[in-house]
Amino acid sequence: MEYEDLRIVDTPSLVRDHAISKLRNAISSGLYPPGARLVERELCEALGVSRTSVREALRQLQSENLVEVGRRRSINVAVITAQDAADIYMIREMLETQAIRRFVALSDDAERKALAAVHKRLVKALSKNDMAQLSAIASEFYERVLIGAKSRVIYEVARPLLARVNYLRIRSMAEPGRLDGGLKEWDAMMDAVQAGDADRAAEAMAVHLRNARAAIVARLEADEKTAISSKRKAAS
Amino acid sequence: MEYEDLRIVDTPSLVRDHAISKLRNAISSGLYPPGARLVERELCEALGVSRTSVREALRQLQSENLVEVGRRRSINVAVITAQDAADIYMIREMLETQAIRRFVALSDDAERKALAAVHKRLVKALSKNDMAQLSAIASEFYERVLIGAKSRVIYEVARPLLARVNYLRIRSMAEPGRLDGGLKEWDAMMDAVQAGDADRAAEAMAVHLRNARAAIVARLEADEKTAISSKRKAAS
DNA sequence: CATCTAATATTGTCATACAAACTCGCGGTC
DNA sequence: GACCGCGAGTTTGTATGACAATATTAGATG
Repeated sequence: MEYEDLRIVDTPSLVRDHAISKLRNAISSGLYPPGARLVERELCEALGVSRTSVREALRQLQSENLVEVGRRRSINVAVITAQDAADIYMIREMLETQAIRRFVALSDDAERKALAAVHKRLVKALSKNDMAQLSAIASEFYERVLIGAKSRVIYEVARPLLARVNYLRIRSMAEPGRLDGGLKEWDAMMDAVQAGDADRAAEAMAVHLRNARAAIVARLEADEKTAISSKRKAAS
Repeated sequence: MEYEDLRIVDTPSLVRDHAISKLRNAISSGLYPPGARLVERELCEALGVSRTSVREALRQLQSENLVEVGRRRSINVAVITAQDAADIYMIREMLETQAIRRFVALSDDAERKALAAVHKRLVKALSKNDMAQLSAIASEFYERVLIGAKSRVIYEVARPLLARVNYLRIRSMAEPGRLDGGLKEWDAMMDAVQAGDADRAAEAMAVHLRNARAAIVARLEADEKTAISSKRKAAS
């Protein structure tokens, strides 16, 4: 019998990982907004790490589709179109309904309790109207569902999608009425999970993601429309 | 009006990309079998590139889940368990039935013709029993479907899954009877696509992937069983 | 033959260097 | 005054060398 579980750390302190999570946060929070150019030297300075590490971090973010390469090889924060968002949410619906089914079937007591705790924090934070905070907690909720589903593959596929919509969620939750709607949807999900009703949980997740999708897509389409008209104005 | 379409190349010649595709091939073909340790210096030598490039390539393969980090930070070719394969195929079924629906709805004439050509090559190669070749053509078939679906997101999510099962497919197609079954399934898919029947195409894709999944999972479970018993023998 | 130790290998990170491609502004030309 | 081209400065891609921290292996030793 081995004691791997008791190991305190398995050497997680990589400069690269630190850089990746810093950059991810910066993108999620909108510090580097969609389309912003990321210059390696500037990132080195901002993060206090070498170009080697920055470049490896960028490679990672690139394959997570959080950044994309421009025509002249510049690295830019990925721009998510309304079409992209619609597809992302469609796929999330497929994956996360499946995930929450498995969560209901496979999660242990600690995981269910942890999920309930996150839900509680979510409800609490809802009253404060702090979108960034709320979005972070929502992320944690989704992620816990994915983890409790106990499928490496589902986690690996779905997780990057969560990261990609983090930034969008902050603004979409500000859509009028979306907050209260979201609350009810989360309550329904949590309720079904605690009742051990996989069908109902999956349906609640599906409804939730469809509504979220509608809000985000609406928001993005509105943004794109104004962007086009302002571009027209600039061109005239 | 611009002529971007006429541009011959947009500077694709990156050493890194070359290294990535070389490594991907080496893994798909089984030259580096699952679990094999990849040592940076050896890869530098084998590929004739610097450690910088090898490391960036490895980062990329890592986030595609083609390689994974061992406990002591070694990089190993990812081992795909029967459970992993089952999940991958479940997700592929979700994504690729959707993709082929969109292909039917959105593809242009050239894309349909190209798909038919791949299908023809597939049929031709089937008689030769060259599994590696066959698997490569099958990959191309799936990829063309993904491309014709005209969804950046679907492509980005589904493509890495294809790469992950490449190696497995070569062996699973050698399962007795799988080849002929696969042929009929592909015929059905192609037929439905050319008839413009999205429902039938999606169903054919679903059937195909479910059968492929069964073959691969069966194969992996058998392998895992023998691996366990041989491990037992080694330990005794 | 088991075990501890010293030599070796491997990875993570940094600093530099340099070529190629690109940007931008300057000055010259018509 | 408009336009063109040239050159300085940027930025990225790649290579090289260095070094600390670990991990692994081989050897020495009991």
